[in-house]
Amino acid sequence: MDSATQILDIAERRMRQTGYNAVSYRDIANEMGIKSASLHYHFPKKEDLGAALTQRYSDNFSGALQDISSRESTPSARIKAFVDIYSAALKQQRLVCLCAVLGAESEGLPDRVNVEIKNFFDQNIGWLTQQYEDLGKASPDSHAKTALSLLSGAMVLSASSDDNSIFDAAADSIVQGLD
Amino acid sequence: MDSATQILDIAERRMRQTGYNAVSYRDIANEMGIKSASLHYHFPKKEDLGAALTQRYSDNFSGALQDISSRESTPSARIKAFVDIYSAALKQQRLVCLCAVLGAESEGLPDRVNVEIKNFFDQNIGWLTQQYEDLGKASPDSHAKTALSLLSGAMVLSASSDDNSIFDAAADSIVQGLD
DNA sequence: TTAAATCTATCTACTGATAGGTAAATATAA
DNA sequence: TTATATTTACCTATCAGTAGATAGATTTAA
Repeated sequence: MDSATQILDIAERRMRQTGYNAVSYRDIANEMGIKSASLHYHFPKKEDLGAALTQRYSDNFSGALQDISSRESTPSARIKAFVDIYSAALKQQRLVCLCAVLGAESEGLPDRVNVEIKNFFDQNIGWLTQQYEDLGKASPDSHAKTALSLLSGAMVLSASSDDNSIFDAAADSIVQGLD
Repeated sequence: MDSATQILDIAERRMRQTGYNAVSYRDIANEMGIKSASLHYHFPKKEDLGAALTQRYSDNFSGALQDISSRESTPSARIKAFVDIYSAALKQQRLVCLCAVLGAESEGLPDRVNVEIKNFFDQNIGWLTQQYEDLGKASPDSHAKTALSLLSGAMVLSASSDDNSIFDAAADSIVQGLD
């Protein structure tokens, strides 16, 4: 596999568990079996790694949203599929949304990383707003902001408390709200 | 003021902005105008500081919940007052809930800190559950978990996006749900 | 005078980062 | 095709800076 991709994969998993500052070039390099200096060939500064990572994450998510839109024909089915992305990450990989984790420490992150985090939230709120609008909800924007906040927060609480019932309650609340 | 208290105050503010790992003894000591070595007199290890901080935060919050319970007589008024605590922190101090921030990086934190974070969430879910039960809601526990997740997530998204409308949408959704 | 609090000085470990080198793959031009 | 040039992807070695932490001296306050 491409080294840059492998670096991003390892960095993503680790940052989704421990945040930005707890992940070091050495940790990543050790897991890859190479030297930390070699990482600087691919990502000269940690800021470059962080920006590439959040951008890739956002792009992948954007692709997933497009897939949902083409696969599911109703707004409720689409929102359910959206919830399922979060659910699968938490339950199958025990991973929290990258931007939810990094957003929590955003005042200590490089600006370029924060820009990508904000883009991620904007993109998802925009997509969800469209679904709630198609659903005929009043103030679809508020529904979208609430749904994304709820999923993000529930992931963090569930993961840190090691209690899936918190996430399940949140997911159910979103799905119930579609009636 | 008591030095230990001042250390905790500074550590709390900084950690609520940047997370656990981004805050150093030197940062805190510099802000106090003393040497970092002196901090170790009060909190020998960073783990001790982290545990004391999360415990104090949880205790303070517990006191605030008791205040609300004695001040407000109806469950709706109490839940509104609960939301107001979060709202005030975000809008008046631009600070996110300590445990929401630390919870996001929990896999990289000392166990003793994680225990306090979990206690905080449990305590708040317990209190909220009682309010939703008094309100006559079905599955009050799910309502409580959803409300706490929503407030925690909305704080993070609002703060990192520098957009209070995200938090406002979440807060409104909780208050609307009381009817 | 004693206890509490802070100091100086230092330590080890680790951080991101850089310089300079190397072997192998790839591209380019005679 | 062959010789040259360039690029890729790593390496070793090292750097300055910072992390948390400690020992022991000194100041401060009850």
